[in-house]
Amino acid sequence: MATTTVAQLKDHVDQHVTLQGWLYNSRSSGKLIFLILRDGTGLCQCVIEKGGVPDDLFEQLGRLGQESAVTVTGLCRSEARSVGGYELAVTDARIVGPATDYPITPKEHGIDFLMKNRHLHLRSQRQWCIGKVRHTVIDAIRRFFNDNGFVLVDTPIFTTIAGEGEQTLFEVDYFGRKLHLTQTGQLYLESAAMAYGKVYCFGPTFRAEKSKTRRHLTEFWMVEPEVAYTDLAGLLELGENFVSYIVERVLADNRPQLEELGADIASLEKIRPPFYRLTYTEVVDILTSDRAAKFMADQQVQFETRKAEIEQRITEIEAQDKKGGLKKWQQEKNARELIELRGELAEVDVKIENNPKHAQLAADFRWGKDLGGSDETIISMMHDKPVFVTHYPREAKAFYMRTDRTNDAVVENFDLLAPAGFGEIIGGSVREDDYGRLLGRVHDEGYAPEDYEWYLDLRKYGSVPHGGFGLGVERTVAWISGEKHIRQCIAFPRMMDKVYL
RNA sequence: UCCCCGAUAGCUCAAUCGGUAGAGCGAGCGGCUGUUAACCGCUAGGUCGUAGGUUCGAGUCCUACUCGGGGAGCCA
Repeated sequence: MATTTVAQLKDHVDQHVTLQGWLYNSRSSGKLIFLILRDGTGLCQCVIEKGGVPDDLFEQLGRLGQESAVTVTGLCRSEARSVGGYELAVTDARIVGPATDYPITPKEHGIDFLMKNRHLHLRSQRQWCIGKVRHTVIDAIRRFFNDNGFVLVDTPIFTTIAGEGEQTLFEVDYFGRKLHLTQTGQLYLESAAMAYGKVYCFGPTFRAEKSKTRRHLTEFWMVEPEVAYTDLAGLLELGENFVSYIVERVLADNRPQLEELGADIASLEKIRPPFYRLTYTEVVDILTSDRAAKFMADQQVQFETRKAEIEQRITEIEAQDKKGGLKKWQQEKNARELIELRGELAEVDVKIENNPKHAQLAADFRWGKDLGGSDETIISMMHDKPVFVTHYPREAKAFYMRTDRTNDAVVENFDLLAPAGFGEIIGGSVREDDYGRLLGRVHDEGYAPEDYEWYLDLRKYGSVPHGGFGLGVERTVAWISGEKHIRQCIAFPRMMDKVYL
């Protein structure tokens, strides 16, 4: 008997096959049992008719607990009513590892409960889909660089120097010496770029920032390309081609998962070069403009309208329930809708509360400050494609960024803002290639030049214009899959004050 | 570090003005030959986060604490 996977069933129609998996859900109807089997490649409905298998097996399968490990043998047939389009008419089954009282039921659960059960939650459909998307994103990242002449260079995780800002690093005791966990491979990568021309590093990175938001993890995966002989325009082009390629690959490889996740496929299909290009100064003008004020006010009206709609619907349902005479399934449906509505109401309330604050922050924005998360969200919401923001004030940015030779006040850097409010997924810059200017910046920041001796060396021995950027994997996955929180986009997330497993 | 919200059954949530703690799911038992988070009937399941306070009476009001969620700053 051929053992196969759910994903390969399409090649085994009208054949007897064996599937090895776990019980995702089951329904029974007297003389008929439906088992939804999950095998890591997909879901398949397995039908057991009374008489089709020995009576004692029928009995056992009928009371099999959720997530029991089971192998099932039967005739594979095409079946439109079945999830995935195929089903198995079962002739035999073996219970490999029975399970009872599986904690994650096929109903709603709170995030805390799911995080405490992360080791099991990975089996759930939504997590599974996100994991598949993540896999493709990472594969596309490697493929893109490998196919475009980049050489992989693995940079150290224990590091001696800080890329940007020293207080946000995790300190580790390294045989009595203080080192940090890396927050970027960039400085190392610059030296490698002078050896290979085009390089990239890809690995976990660590930030000790005390950020408790849906966009932050303390440990996340970042890919960083670094290119010799390039300029800002070249980097922007690389960035938009790179991001477009990732999206294209996910659309090609994971359409069913995107659909299951409720991702905005239509807007993903629009992700093609060129992306929007705005300078920081233009962004400041937009933020402080009447247009932005109106945009925020319009948004607030939309939120208020939605709130009113939700409240009205809640009132309707409550009145219905009070009136009575409802069938049990109707009551249950109402209860479910109420829970959903109340959840959405809470979310809208937060938006309504935050909107004026964010509008105020934007309106009061003064040239020279770094853009805040809410400012980026506003800009990103005002555009239907990713937006590059370039030329930030020098004072607000890291010492290694190249000063714009036509305007001393700004540097040749860029952020890429994903659409629909997902915010920054790329940060990058052209690096300062002039020895004197770089040394000056090291002094300005109060850093010890001897700590940066090797980095300065790169400007002594054949310095060339060069630059690169970092792309956050979890943020990219969250944006593409339409998942609100990036903690769902890595198997075992590390957050500021919470490590579950 | 600061601001906002929350904690009630294993899970998700109700409980009107401060007046006897409820529903669905899950679990157990029974029924049903095409179910789609199946459906129908029955059963079990509670120290209302912790400690104080106000009150004839507190899940509900007040204070502190603990834990969780969201946001600001910072950032991928």
